[in-house]
Amino acid sequence: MADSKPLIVVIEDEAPIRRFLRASLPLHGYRVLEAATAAEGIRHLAEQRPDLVILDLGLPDMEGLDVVRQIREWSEVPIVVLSARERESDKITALDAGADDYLTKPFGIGELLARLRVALRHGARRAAPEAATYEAGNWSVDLAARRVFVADEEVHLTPTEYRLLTVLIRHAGKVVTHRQLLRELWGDEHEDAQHTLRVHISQLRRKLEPDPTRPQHLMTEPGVGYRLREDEPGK
Amino acid sequence: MADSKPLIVVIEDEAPIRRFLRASLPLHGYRVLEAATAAEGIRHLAEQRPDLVILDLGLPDMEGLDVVRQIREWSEVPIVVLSARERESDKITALDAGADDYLTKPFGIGELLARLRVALRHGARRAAPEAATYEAGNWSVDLAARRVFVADEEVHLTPTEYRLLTVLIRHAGKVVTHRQLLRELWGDEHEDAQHTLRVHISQLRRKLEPDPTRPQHLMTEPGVGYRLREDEPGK
DNA sequence: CGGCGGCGTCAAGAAAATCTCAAGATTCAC
DNA sequence: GTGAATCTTGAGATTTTCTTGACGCCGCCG
Repeated sequence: MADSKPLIVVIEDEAPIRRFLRASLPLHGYRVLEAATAAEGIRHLAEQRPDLVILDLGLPDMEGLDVVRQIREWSEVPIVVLSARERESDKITALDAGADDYLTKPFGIGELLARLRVALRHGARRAAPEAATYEAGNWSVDLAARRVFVADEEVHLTPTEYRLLTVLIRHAGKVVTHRQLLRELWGDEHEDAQHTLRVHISQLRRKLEPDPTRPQHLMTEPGVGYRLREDEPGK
Repeated sequence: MADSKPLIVVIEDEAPIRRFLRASLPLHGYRVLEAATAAEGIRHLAEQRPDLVILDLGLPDMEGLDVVRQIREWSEVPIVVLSARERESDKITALDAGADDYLTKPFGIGELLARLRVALRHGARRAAPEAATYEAGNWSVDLAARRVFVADEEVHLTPTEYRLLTVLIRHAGKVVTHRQLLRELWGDEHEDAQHTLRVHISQLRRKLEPDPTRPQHLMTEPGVGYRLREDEPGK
């Protein structure tokens, strides 16, 4: 990454802007991969592991905020948002959803480039790029496509179940506190719904574990929380 | 830092804005330290190690850009720049000098707060990689994952056992009084459960010590308390 | 020698946390 | 408004953890 040109994925449906970026960015030492839809952009993300994403919020196939959130479920790649909307609340929600910067159109190319450099500075410090799929035992979780397989059979998870699983994956190997899970799933408010959490864990086990009675990966740490056990190479 | 409110240093000479920030930021969970000049601000930086800096570019005693550059010579603290200047070139030079964000006055408090959260997110990630494991003999305690290994075999500890161990680790090498342990584990109230404490120590030894009869690390100091013996380099 | 206090171990009952099933709510699309 | 999917809540069974009491060991002092 440091030794070759940074790769930027541009997710933008307006052709003129895309053309503009396609022309400008390479002049400044970046490689560019384009996508006109969110789905295509996310596919690029998963396959190419770019160093940065430029994301237009006004995409045809998906709500812009949801794109940010979905990327953030599994990737920490820096996201620079472009948007025609100037409303402060739009900026706030986008930034809180996980975007790293927010530029309103029309923007100057110079400022965009400078902000890209800032975002890449941050990204460069980050450790090895994350994998787009998580594997453990005979599980396989395709984080980009939001699909889960057990022994090559696809398993359907409800939204909550899936989010719970991604939180555990994000902290794989570590114990995740009840409180932490509750906060990530339901927000700071409902830090009381312990019981609900247990039920969802139970459901996940029923769907993913061969023998839900004796979990192989979805371990409970009594009095503390839950932990996703990773494969141990030596075993 | 994670356990207390983030500290923000505000370097700003305009009193109204300073007053405004002094009023708003604490309402959103931040501690604030103010400086009206660059020199004072830099002094605060060096002494307090804040989590973030809000910097006005129009300071009386120093050119704004130089402030950024000077801070960056020795600190990576996130810097959010406020400026009345809208010129694109000003933004670019500030960002390239090391600023993490750039807001032009007048700015909305909501957007400022959102961008502060982004900058703090980055800062937190940078500070995170602490070697959070304790080693002694053939023990290895992964404090981040809350896991304990003895001779590469994972050992399961109950919540109380684990907390007891972490207290001793926190004071590794030093004697920890009975009273101190009781207070840390059960609160000021139950300073009588000496016997219970002994049982837990016993359990810990059974799980961690090769020969619980002759402890290598979980030493008892008769009449006083317990002590976690560290490795001695000379052995 | 014999009693005493501090300590460690064991085991049993009490307490707390967790799991599971199933019955209401709720949500969302149609 | 209806129905399907999902989420939440309740209750009882089950598991894990904590506490307590009994007992034995050891060193010390009278």
